Amino acid sequence: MSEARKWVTMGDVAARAGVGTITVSRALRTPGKVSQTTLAKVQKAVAELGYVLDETAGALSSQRSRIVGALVSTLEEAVFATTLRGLSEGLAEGGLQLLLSATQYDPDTEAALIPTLLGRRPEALVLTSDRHTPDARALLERAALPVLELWDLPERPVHVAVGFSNRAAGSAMTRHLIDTGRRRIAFVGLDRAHDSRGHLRLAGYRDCLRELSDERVLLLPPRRGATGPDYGAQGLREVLRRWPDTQALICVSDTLAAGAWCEAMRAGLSVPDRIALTGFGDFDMAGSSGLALTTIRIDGAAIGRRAAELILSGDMERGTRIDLGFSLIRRASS
Amino acid sequence: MSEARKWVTMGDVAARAGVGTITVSRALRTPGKVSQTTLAKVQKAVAELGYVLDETAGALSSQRSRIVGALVSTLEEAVFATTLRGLSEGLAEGGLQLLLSATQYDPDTEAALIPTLLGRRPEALVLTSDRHTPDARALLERAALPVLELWDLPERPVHVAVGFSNRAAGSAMTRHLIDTGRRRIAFVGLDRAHDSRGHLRLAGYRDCLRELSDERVLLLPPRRGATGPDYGAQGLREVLRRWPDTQALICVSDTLAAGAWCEAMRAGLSVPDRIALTGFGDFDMAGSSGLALTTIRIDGAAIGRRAAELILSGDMERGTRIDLGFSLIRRASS
DNA sequence: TTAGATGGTGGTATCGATACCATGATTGCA
DNA sequence: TGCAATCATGGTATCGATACCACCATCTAA
Repeated sequence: MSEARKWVTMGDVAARAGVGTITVSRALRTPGKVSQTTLAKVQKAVAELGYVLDETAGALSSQRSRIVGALVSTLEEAVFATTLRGLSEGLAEGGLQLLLSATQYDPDTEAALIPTLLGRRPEALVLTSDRHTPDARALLERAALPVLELWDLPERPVHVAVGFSNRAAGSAMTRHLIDTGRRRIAFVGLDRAHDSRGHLRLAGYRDCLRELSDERVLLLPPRRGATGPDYGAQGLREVLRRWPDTQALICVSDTLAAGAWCEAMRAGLSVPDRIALTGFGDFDMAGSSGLALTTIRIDGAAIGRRAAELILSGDMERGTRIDLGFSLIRRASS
Repeated sequence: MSEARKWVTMGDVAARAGVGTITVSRALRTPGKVSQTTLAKVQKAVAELGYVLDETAGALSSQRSRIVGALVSTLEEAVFATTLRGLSEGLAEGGLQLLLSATQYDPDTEAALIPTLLGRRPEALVLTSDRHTPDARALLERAALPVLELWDLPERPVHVAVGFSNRAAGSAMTRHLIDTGRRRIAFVGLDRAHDSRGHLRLAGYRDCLRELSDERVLLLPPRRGATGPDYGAQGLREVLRRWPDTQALICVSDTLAAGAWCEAMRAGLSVPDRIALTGFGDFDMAGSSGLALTTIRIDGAAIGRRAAELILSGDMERGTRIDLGFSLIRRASS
């Protein structure tokens, strides 16, 4: 494999079409600036030789990489995938491509990856985390490109942030349960060091719960091999053991809520009469007839698209925070 | 934003460190070939200036992009995400980065994206689809780089394929149901034009079912806004309407199976006594205590890692097909 | 002592495209 | 008809790094 076949160059195309290389460049980049006849000649030569424009050379000479770097926390959660789709589709319209890396929720990994992305001289950098190491933050601030932080709205964004308030979402969910008559409301989440989102939702819960005095928070330590639903099941059991009269359980995510729901079924507890359950994310299964989970929906694709628009338009005021909000979807589980 | 700050160049670093540019290059790429004292000088200058190596220039002069292009069917299915993680982690060890695009399961989109990826002169191209338009295939075959097809094992791979046999998996699941005494077994899937995987699983079902004579296949037409679980619920209802004595339902994916399971609960049908349910993919929730779904597990990360190894080692015999297999996970649903 | 090997360093050409400027051909308008 | 404006095209320098070769200093072995 990897036989030493060489790539065709623009010069080869030019020679074959009987024009200058610069004309080939124009024919491919800005076809309008070339006559119909030469355009046809060039296109013919391109097709015959199977030529593909070399963007590495193009990037160097034009000083435009046509690349946007993206650093997501993980690819294995549907929410980020949706955001990436919105982002990628939006950028494609402007001829920009995505260079992607995943931090696995680790700020040190993020700090190590940022230089590798900057090495490609991207035209913008998109991050889905709001916590950076001091080094990383310094590098981002002195880099000559726009930085967009997605999904959260940090107090002090590097440049621009697009997302929603996890805290407000946690609060809204708690408020919903209070409004529907629940008083003894628990919160279950994961005790992950760098999961600021979960902690913000918890903060929202607390904001709202002050008036009820009695706070019931369970943060489970991560275990190897355990999945979201496992934590949810465990969370429900443990909450009911500690606070048997709990009426509602706010889960930090839908997968936890789904696990809690399964556990409730198994234990013969009726949802929502004995215990109401809520999640976060509105994942695929949340709406399905059996589960019917009350949850918070975020339009991830919209976040991605908005980021793409900002990048393409280029008008980003430093410090801007764009709040795209969320919606509370009430279903049978609450 | 986007103030006309300029990027620091290697020349700037060299000047500050009092060495030649080439020495800076060596200090960063192959630190072993530079003396301790100059290395320290260079590193100091790099840190002071916040210099990040420009890979666009490096790629051009060294004729090595250090990029691998990846074209996945979708980012919104966990299986591909896992593969990408394995791939990306493996490649990172060799200093390679991933340039990612999604085809949304459309061969024409794929054909349009391939040139944009080739434009970056990647060192290899990874695809998760096994169906290409003739143009795309021609472009891939004449391109001067290895092409790896993941997840499926096409009859005639472009270069190398790493994956497993969907057909064998469909067959194994059917066999499992027959071995556990079921005779009236139905299959439910989606009628998506370019979903070769689903069709291969169906083919496996058929292979195995010949001996039982009675084939029960339901392919649902895609509807806008419908999710996997919706199809599963609908599928179960429809199968039992058409063939009321069905004993087992093979769903083309776990999300369908989960929807079918919810529907069974709603309708008061006991699983697996009245009807056995199986899925495909072993997604997060499959193992959770309520659902306990029998399914096929694919080690997506292993596929990605193996692909990365092949790319880094470079030894790829044209036409190789590497079968990493699958495992049937039996749980309470069957 | 000397030829040859080795390690560290720098100069210059080069990668393949595009920016910039220059040129000749064509058109529009008075 | 003549002059300016526009269009189509090409030559050459350039982007920022690395490949290749050359050089010098130091070290090793005969």
